[in-house]
Amino acid sequence: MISDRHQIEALTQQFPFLQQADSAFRDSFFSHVNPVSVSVGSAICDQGMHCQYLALVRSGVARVYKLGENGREITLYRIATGESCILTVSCIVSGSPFPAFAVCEEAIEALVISPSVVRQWTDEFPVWRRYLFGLISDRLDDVMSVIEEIAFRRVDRRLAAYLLQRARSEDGERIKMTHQAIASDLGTSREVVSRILKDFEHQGLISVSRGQLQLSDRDGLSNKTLEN
Amino acid sequence: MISDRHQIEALTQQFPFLQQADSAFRDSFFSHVNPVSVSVGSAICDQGMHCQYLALVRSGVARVYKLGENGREITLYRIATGESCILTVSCIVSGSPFPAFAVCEEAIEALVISPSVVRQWTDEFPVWRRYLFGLISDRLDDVMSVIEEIAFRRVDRRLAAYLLQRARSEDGERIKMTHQAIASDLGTSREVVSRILKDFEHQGLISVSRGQLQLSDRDGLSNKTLEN
DNA sequence: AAACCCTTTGTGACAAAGTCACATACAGCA
DNA sequence: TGCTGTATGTGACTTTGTCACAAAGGGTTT
Repeated sequence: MISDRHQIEALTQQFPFLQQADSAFRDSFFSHVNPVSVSVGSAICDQGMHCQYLALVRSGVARVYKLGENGREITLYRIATGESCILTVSCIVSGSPFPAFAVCEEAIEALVISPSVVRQWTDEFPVWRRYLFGLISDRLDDVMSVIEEIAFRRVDRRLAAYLLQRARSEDGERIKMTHQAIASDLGTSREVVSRILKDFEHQGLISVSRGQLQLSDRDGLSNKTLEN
Repeated sequence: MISDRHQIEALTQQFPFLQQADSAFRDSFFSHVNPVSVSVGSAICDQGMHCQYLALVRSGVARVYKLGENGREITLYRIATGESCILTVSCIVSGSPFPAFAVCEEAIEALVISPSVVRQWTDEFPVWRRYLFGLISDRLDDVMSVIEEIAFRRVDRRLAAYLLQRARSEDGERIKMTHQAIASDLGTSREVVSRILKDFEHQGLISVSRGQLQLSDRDGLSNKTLEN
């Protein structure tokens, strides 16, 4: 439960659906919601678990991923400010176990809501329903593109696209990740990533050093994205 | 709109959520729903389209699949009696375009509902909401397992599992499909399927002939599912 | 500076999977 | 019987994944 005026003000900024809500929902929201912190690296949800609560992220990042028998991973999507996890929603409304893993990647401040409250809000408040359906639809799109990628696109093209996108969300030039971390996002193995990165380096598109890499030819990488 | 008593009776059998519904919803349901037939092979929805309506399947089968640049396909799930398509639902409630293709595989009799009615029911009737959330959750599980399969499992194992499952849903022994059709379900290429089927035949697990194949050693196939 | 960690990256050989360009084989029908 | 379109077979080659290591890097401790 949250009562501090400034907190309420700030939360209303972060979650636009609160601005469109009537006071009945807003009151219920702030009285049933609890703040939590999650530290980097800690497991948020494991495959097969039943979710204890729904979390709305205020700050930080969580990564939701599948883990294969062979130990390989693939990232399904990330959850950032203002978002929540549709898999959790699906678990809660239907009672099925969580079909993936979630881990905290950057320290998270979130609000947690118990399943029973989620169900109650879903029955009572259209604004909340719209928020949930919006989440579901967005995540579904993410997951669908993951399928398209791994089923049909070549790894080198995916990697090129990944580097461009990732650079944008880091400082624009430099990406601080190990090859293993990149491989885990793309659902392939470390060796494959290393090989392709080395190719890119030989072609003058990037430069690689331990734990990070620099983009030097964005246009070249863009081309890699399309044809070979 | 449907008024025939027998029709109403039959539909209530097919869609369990109607049995739990109050008369307000039942009345609204039967007055807003329209029957349609879809013939084998016709396209139901194409990627990028905006859905015209939500369809509840009374009989027949639809296949929902992704199509890659290279022409390969992968089946996401099939929709059978009593079911509907979550992607359509997601399109309708959030207004985003349909992220896949859907085609009629066995002649379909269905009920169609317009988006505005879907939204209205979602706001008014808990029973309908539960039905929708149930669908979403089921399909999401399907899609998640597809990811797990293509990202991590070897094709021969997946094929073995596929054959066993498929035989169960056909006559138990024989599967009438072309190699190309199987490849499209699994998201691989025809040549790969042909090769592995030939291996299986050499090992005495199946026998292959044009357009169909017979399982002869179920246990052997089961083993293939696990280790190599 | 040297020795010692642990983590990250490199490598070569091989297996599995996907691609391409064909060659055959089969089934139904003219 | 031969024709035709679909279905399957095949070999060569590329890409991707796997395995078992070897070789740095970077930080910490002697």
